[in-house]
Amino acid sequence: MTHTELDAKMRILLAAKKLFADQGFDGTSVRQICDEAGANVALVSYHFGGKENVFAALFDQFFPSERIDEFFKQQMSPVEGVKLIIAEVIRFRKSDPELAKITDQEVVTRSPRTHHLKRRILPLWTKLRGLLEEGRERGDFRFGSLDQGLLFVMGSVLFPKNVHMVESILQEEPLSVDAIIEETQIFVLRGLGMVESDK
Amino acid sequence: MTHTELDAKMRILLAAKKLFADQGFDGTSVRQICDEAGANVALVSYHFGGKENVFAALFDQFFPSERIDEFFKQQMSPVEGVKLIIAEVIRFRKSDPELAKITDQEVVTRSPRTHHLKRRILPLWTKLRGLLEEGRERGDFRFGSLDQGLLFVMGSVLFPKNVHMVESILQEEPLSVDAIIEETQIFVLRGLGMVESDK
DNA sequence: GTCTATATGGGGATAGAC
DNA sequence: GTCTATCCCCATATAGAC
Repeated sequence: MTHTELDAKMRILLAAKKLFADQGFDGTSVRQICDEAGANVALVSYHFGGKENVFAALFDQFFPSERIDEFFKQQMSPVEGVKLIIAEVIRFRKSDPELAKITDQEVVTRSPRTHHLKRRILPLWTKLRGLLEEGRERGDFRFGSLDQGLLFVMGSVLFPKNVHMVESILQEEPLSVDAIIEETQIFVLRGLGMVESDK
Repeated sequence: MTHTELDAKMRILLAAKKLFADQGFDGTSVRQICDEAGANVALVSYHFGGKENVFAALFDQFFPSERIDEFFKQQMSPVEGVKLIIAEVIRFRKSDPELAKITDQEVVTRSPRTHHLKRRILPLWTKLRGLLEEGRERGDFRFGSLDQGLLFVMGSVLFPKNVHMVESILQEEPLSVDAIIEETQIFVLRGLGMVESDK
């Protein structure tokens, strides 16, 4: 982790991450990727074995699977858990906006690549569903449909704001990550009908 | 509107809507579109002048611009307005899930086609922003950042549920449209910190 | 590991017959 | 309005030299 020049393999990964985020997988050619990376076209085949595998390697490299694993080891109350998931997801999306965008794209397009994402992210959303259920049973929350509640939380956390179309509506100075997390926690917990005891 | 066979132009439009929704614009070829439409490849050029223009024509044909125009003629209080926008948007997305998906894709991918969408939809979100602002001034709502509040409402309404990746987490029987609208209104108004007087 | 050169297919688009 | 046949370009991928 010195100032050494990155090798071609990593440069290709970084270029692919950037371009996939901007233009989508299908909208990006390996030629573009290699231009951006300052690498030769043939190196995609050599290092990864094709464009599809570059996509897979992206998630191997940059998706925070260990962090999710650690999260699952913890014990927590529903309210704590919901707040923690909100904070962690927002923090990750802020730390790697490109991977977040790629993820968002895969959610709305049925692609032969979805499983890379599903495998890694579904456990977290399933956990969230469990927390909501438990929280409602314990009387912490009061909302109607569990599925619908889950969707609201996901929507509040995942709705993309660093995309051009959304940015063009916003007018205020961007908040700090911590401020965004806090506002999201407040909105979500209120929305779920949390009985006001801690907040 | 009889049982007359649709002409090739319309068949192409419908096929394109379906395929763009499933696979994205770049992931769909005009050959695929014409196969699906039972039409000849050359007809895309003849009727539209290219694939890009098929996309534009899709919004000319199916986007409910008149309905939005009518909405703008009405006078309404912030709470009423927010509830109405929630209801209208959810109703439209349910009535044309394919166009909704295409819209969602355009939001997360910077494409040379975004302006078709922006031109039509931004006025509505700007109006919503105004309603939130007015509502907060009047004391109907209490929330922090206006931009952030706007994003929460948009996320709650727009988060896609009829996509495979999201569906695989859900477990309950789907709600009726009216039930979804009601739950969304409750979640959003609670989240915005509405002072409980009408609801 | 990295390059050049090339193979092979599919992409969008159109000329011109019907 | 609709078809066939064709053009040309750009896509991914690889063989083989360095």
